[in-house]
Amino acid sequence: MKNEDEPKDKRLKGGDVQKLTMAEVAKYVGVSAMTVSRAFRQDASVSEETRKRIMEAVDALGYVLDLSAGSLSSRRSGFIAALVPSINNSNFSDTARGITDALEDTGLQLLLGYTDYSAEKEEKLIEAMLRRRPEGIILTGGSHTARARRMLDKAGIPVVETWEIPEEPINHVVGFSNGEAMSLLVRTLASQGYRRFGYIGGTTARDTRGSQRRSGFLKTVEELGLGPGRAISFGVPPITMEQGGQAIVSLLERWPDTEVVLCVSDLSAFGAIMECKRRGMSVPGDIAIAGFGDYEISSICHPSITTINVDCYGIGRQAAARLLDALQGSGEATGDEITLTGYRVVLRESTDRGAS
Amino acid sequence: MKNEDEPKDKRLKGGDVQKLTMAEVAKYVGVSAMTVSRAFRQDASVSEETRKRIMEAVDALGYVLDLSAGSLSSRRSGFIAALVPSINNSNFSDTARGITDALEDTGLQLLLGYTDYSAEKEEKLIEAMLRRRPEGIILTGGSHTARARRMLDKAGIPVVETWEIPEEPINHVVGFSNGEAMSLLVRTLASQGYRRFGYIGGTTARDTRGSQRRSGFLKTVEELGLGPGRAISFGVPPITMEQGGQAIVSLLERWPDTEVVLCVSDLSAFGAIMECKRRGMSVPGDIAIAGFGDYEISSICHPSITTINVDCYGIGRQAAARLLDALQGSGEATGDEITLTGYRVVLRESTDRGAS
DNA sequence: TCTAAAATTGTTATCGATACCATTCTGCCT
DNA sequence: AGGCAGAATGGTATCGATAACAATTTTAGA
Repeated sequence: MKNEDEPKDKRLKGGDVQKLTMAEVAKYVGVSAMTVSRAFRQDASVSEETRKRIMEAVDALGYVLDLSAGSLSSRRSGFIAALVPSINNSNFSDTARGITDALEDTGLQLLLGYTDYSAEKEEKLIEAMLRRRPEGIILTGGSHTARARRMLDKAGIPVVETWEIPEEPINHVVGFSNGEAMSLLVRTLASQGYRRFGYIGGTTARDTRGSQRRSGFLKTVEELGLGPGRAISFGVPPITMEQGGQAIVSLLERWPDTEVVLCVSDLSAFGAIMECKRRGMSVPGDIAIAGFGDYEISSICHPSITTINVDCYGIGRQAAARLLDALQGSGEATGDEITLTGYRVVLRESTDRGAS
Repeated sequence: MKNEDEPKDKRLKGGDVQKLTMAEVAKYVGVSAMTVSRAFRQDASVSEETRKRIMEAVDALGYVLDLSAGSLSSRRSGFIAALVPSINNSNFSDTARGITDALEDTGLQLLLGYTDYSAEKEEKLIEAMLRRRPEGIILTGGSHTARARRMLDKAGIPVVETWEIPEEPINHVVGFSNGEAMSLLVRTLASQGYRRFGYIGGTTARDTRGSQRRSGFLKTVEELGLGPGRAISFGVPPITMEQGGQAIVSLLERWPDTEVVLCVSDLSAFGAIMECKRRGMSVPGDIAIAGFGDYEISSICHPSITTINVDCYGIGRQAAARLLDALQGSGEATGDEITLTGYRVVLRESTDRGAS
């Protein structure tokens, strides 16, 4: 509405204006637009010879298909939406990568959004995504605002929740129990003789996976009769390496005789270990530390870090696969399903009782 | 074409089918569709009272705007495309985050793609993106296939190349000279007395930033009269922590008296340091090691790692800002510009001559 | 050789919102 | 009172491809 003096031909460089339409390609070749449209699809019945001529013309003219027009009439957007808490966290970027890979050659494109661990931001993003009419949507976690659930329900598209097992799944689930995984780690370390357990995590309000890990920890320590767990919260998720370092300091101030500290993620565990070393404490000699997530760093650093390996990439691949299933066999699909993904304890130097 | 028995009402849950259109909302409220459309936009002239009634109806009915229809008629897709080599690399995910943040509240949405450091994959992605008719596109690096350049040129949208200074920019550039940055690091360390320099990077064919860093290294070592640089290549980019460790082993086998090793990234530097420690070598006592990129890990780990800090997030923000400029002031824009982003040497323990 | 079936191509209507222009309605100034 | 600017709203054409169906050509079988 403003500053509209020049015609409509606003551009930057010298190339031809992007005004080519399918109809013009069709005229150039001497066929109908419909035939050009068909030539762009695999399954469509177009003679090889015609397709070849059309594709040559497309090349010569520099035509690029316009999917926004196509998706309107075909009622298929070609989008899959996925929301992750943070893309700077390699666990989630691995999941995003898994989704992308699974979508390759399906003609579906990934629309990625970051929620910053906030349900409100997730709600806004879900709406923004739905405006693009995605054919399916992948979410992280099972905690959503009421309006978000309503919108998803109305959208009538398959939904996959990942990375945890929601109490009330919307539709499909691909994930694992963060609480049980943490519990397994506690039990494993307890069986090695550790008794006085500490825990480091972020403030729990936003990060549901984090709070599940925390309560898995507390519950298990209790069950094993190892007194009340010594848990402290430090910083808003995602808790950084630096915060991990600060956290262990306050934990040890409060409970100096702690034997082993479990952290909500490898990143905070790494920060904690480095801080200990800086203060002249030996890990695992003076204190043992474990993480969660099996980030690359944990197998490389010294001491290497005991952790829970989670199949981040697989979660992405399988979530996308569930979505594709749902889109294809929409008829006979058994409906909502829970796909459990594996995890395993990886024991490394940072909790090695025999080490110095 | 296949398995199409049921009507058209295929869905999963009980909610209403997503068949609501703007016209139905309009009818419900008793206005025209056009008025509903206007109510969804900020600037449009609709009386507050009408807008309120419309929004209530939208809420009640659960209507979600359909942008794919809108973008067709308005000829504005609302998309910005961005291609990064890898999303698992925190440097690039920081850039992606910068773009996302800069786009907030502009009504523009980010379409993200991963090229895997491959120009061919980039070409395919560019085409896939252009099919969505983005209003602008952000690329990493200045190395593109001929066809990619042609497509971009034809598209008639602003293009921003980032993270380096291409010899022949397409349009806008937001980045820095990787060669000069590495050169600065070499000179800084040389001024501290280091003489025998080694270099670790990936094979150069694909990673243009990596090869610029490498040649910046070689050139500067030469200029300083410090003999031929000792550079080795190890693995395809992005080179991992583990490969960094393997690389330094072969480097030291070949040139045992190397005093300081610069790495193409902090990740490989970290891997190299850890491998040295495992082998009983002291860093920086026996050998000094530096990285590039100032990843979080480098300030936390022990020893902390000397590196080049790059404003990854700022690159994203500024790239998006350039794009927004170009989209708004399309008239008076001075056209192609190069925005230099800063970098600086961060000296840390891993190259500290005084340390043990 | 002829006919039915299959493959190929064309025609027209349509997807759902928005641009553009027309119309109606206020309120205010001379 | 007349007139007119500006706000609010409506009507219609259109964006560019594709679904659905029709028409045509080719192929294959008897």
